[in-house]
This record gives sequence, structure tokens and C-alpha cells, in this order.
Amino acid sequence: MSINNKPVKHAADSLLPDWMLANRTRVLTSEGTEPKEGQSVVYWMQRDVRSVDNWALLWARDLAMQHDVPLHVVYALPPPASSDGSDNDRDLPPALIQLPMTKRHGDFLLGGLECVYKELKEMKIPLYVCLPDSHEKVGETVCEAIQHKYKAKIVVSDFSPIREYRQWMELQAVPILEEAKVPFYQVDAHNIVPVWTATDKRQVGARTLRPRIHKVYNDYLQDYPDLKGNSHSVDQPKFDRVEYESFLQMDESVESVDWAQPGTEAGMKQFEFFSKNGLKIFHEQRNDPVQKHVCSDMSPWINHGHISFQRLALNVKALNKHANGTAAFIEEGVIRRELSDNMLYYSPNDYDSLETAAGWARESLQLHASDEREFVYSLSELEEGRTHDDLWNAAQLQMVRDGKMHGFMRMYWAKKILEWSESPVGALRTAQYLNDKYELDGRDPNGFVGVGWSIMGIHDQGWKEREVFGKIRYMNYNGCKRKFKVEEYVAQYKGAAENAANAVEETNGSSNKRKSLPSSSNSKQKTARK
DNA sequence: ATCGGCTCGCGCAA
DNA sequence: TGCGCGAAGCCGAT
Repeated sequence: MSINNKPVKHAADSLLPDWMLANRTRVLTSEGTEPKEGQSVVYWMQRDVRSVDNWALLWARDLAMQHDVPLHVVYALPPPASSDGSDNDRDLPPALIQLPMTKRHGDFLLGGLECVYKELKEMKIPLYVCLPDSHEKVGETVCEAIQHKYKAKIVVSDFSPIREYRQWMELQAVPILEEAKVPFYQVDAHNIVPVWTATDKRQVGARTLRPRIHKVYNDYLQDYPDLKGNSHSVDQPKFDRVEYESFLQMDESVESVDWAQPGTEAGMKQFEFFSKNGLKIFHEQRNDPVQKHVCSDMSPWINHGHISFQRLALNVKALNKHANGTAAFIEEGVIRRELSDNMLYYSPNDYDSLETAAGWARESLQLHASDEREFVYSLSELEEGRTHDDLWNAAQLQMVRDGKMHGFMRMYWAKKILEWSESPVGALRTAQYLNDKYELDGRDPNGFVGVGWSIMGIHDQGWKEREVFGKIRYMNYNGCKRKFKVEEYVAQYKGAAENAANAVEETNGSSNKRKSLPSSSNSKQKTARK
């Protein structure tokens, strides 16, 4: 079932406290769905897993106060991946929906959720975790809690442009709530300028989104009010971490990382470190993968919703130092990050496929689809970092080991996957698969757009035509040598190779649900042409 | 070391 | 309708 963007209708002014901008909201249920009798307001938390700096939670709490009922928070754990093999992509790595939750992601997700549970409990706000049987049942399961467990009169959710979230909310829950006459409001609690407000269509690049956001940026960069706790006494559900862990059926071969602990507090510590060390040189050194302590490394917490980027924007503004570093940080954290949401929101059904590329890019990749490739690697050769390119292998191993690849290397890494794959379609899916499996900040719009920028020219322009790439921007080893000390970067990941190989073997051996992936027999290395 | 051309499409001037 | 301009890079000329 495909997702359609309907014209955005904002919540009526009478529902909004003076600090809540109508543009942050949209009404998902149809006109005439008015609050009837009910005993609570429910906040369906999904993308923005935090108790502070969360416009959806704040507004839901205010609505509960207006109606003199308690607030309940409901979160749906993502149901285990179902790979029934019914799709026609047998030769491609699994798409996000078929990808098992890794321990790396699951631990971070549950850790953050547990923090929120405790923080809310202190304020007498209960958090109830739903366990839907399948992807198709998420909306139904959450609505069951909304309607029968909590008898809600109003539902507020946060917003994500990821397809699965939109299916759960817009396609599955909306009809049930309309039938039950429970109005369903959504808040873009993730972006500073809400995605549907910044522009009303997909943008071709940063240069068209930037002026639109800058024009209204200060209007939306409001400080957050404090969250007030429930005054009603309500039952507190238990937080059963063990049960949730077994529900997720995690892929244990991708281990958690030590450097990033889940939760708002841990994330803010990382940010304090960055604002003391990296911010002042961010504009000059963020593209040098050898430099330590330049990048903010905030994306795990931002993407999992543990921290609001708006909080970081407010903090760097209050710091009022390092104008150039701050400008570069805001450019990446606001313009480029919100550009990703823009792409997914306005192309909800094809943001992860070649179909979403611009005409020039599709045609050009098609024209060069049968060009002879100098190297073609199998998925396992790539996954284990066993290519001829030590720089690429190091980047891959950084991702496998640390759950985070340097931003500049992500571009080079994905471009080489295009260069070394049989087809652009396969390259795209392989890069998305590896990104979503290993990056702690994967499974997110920024990942789809980052990979899309590299492989199919999303938000980029055409460049000098060449083999395999066509007009897609090319990157190579020599360019990296010009920019940073390649040997130094490579040396950092020596010895990580065997670990990666073991992890991959474990994954593929233990997962009987996983459909078979391209085997290394596909691998070939051809001699250079000309 | 630094610069300009590469190539495309938006947005503005006409 | 035509033209200026940007853009998370490469490459060759200076």
C-alpha cells in the first residue's frame, strides 16, 4: 500500500498553548473526528524517545491538562523482521524491513527507552511498551492500548518519514481512530523547521532548502518549556527489559559499542565534549578522517531521538563562540539533516530505490550499467573488508567495529560500492544494507540520503561522464591522499579485519530466517581495461 | 597550493 | 525564454 501526502491541516488554535506553533502539528484524522468522552490523552512515542525537549510530549501533556485527564505514553517496539521471500529481490541484500534488529541497535534503543521510562515515572507519567506481532499489526496493537487500555480522547504522535512509521501511523492507525472518533494529531518533534512547513515539495538540493529554512529559522528556534508531571494518580506499567530483548530477536553478532551509551544524559555529555574540543575547528577539519575530536559524533543520539537537535542549536547559540565552526555545525545539523527528511517525506514510496534519482542520473547510470567493472566484490568480501583498497577496508572496519564511519569516508565508501558492483541497483541495496546493519546511526533518513547522494546523485549535479559512474560524481584514492594522511587512517584499523570476518560468519551461520545472500563465488576480479 | 571547468536545474530577469 | 549560479569533488593547468 502506498503512502500519499495529503494537504497539511494544522491543529486548531484553540487546542494550542501559546508556546506551541500550529505549523509543528498536523491533523491525521479526517474532519469531524472530534474528542468525545475519554479518560486520558495518549502520546504515541516512536521517533523521539526522550522526556525533555520534545514538542509532541509537551503538547500532549498540555492537552491532558486542558481536559483534566492524565497523560499516558505508548511506544511500539519494532516487530521482528519477516523475510518471507515474497519480494522479487532475491539477488539483493535484505531491505531495511527485512533486516533483523542488531544487538548494537537494540541495546541502544532499549537503553534509551529505559531512561525515558524512569524519567517519566518520576513525573507520574506512565510509559507502556507495545509488542506488535508483525509489521502489519503495529497500528492495530497501539490503537488497542489507546482505545481500550487508556480510553483516550486524543492521540498525539511524533513524526518520522521512514516508510514503516508512516504505514503504522497513517495507513494502519488512522482508519481505526477515525472509526473510534479519536482525533489523531502528529508533531514534527525532530526538525527545527517542520518538514511540511519548510517547503511544500521535494527540494533539488541544499541550495533551495537553505534560504527557506534560514528565513524562518529564528521563529522556530524557541526555547522549550518544562514538562509538568501528571497530577492524577495512574498505574505504572512495568519495564521488562528481558522480555523486550527476547521480543526483538536481535542479531547478536553485531555487538554494542562502548563509546556511545544510550539516553539523553550520555548524549549531552558527548555534546559538551564536542563543544569544548571540536566546535572551534569544525569548519576546517570535519572532513579529515584522521583528526580526533573534531566531529560531534552526535548522530546516534539525534537519530534515536534521545536528543533534540534544537537543543544543540540553542546551546551553541548561547555559547556564542566560534562563529565559523557553529555555522558549519548548523549547516550540517539543520540544513543537510532536514534535507534528508524532506527527500523521504516527499518521496515516501521510492526514497530507497533508483526510481527516486533525478532523470539525468537514472539515464546516465542506465547507460553505463553494462560497462565492464574492473573489480566486482561479493557482499561478504565487502562486509569483511577484503577488497584490494586498504583505505576502503579501513573505513568498512571502522564501521563494523565502532558502529560509526567518519562522514567523509562514507562518501568514498559508498562511491566505491557503486564502482565495484555488478549494477547500480545492487550497489544501492548493498550500501544501504551495510549502513543499516552496522552504523549505530543507521536505519535513518540521513543514511538513505547519504547513500543516495553517493550512488545516485541525490541533491547533487551531473559531472564529467566516465565509465560505470556515468555523470555521477566520482571520488578516488588520489583525492583522499591529497586531503588527509591515508596511511595514518588505515593504520588505525589494522587487526580489526579478523574480528569483522568472525562476526559475519556468525551472523550468516546463526540466522536461519535470513534468505541467502550472494555468495563469494560471485566474486571476480577482472583485469583493467585499455 | 590554487583555480577553473566539468554538468545540471532552479530561480530570477526579461 | 535565457542566463547566472551553486556544489560535502576531481583533474589538469598554472
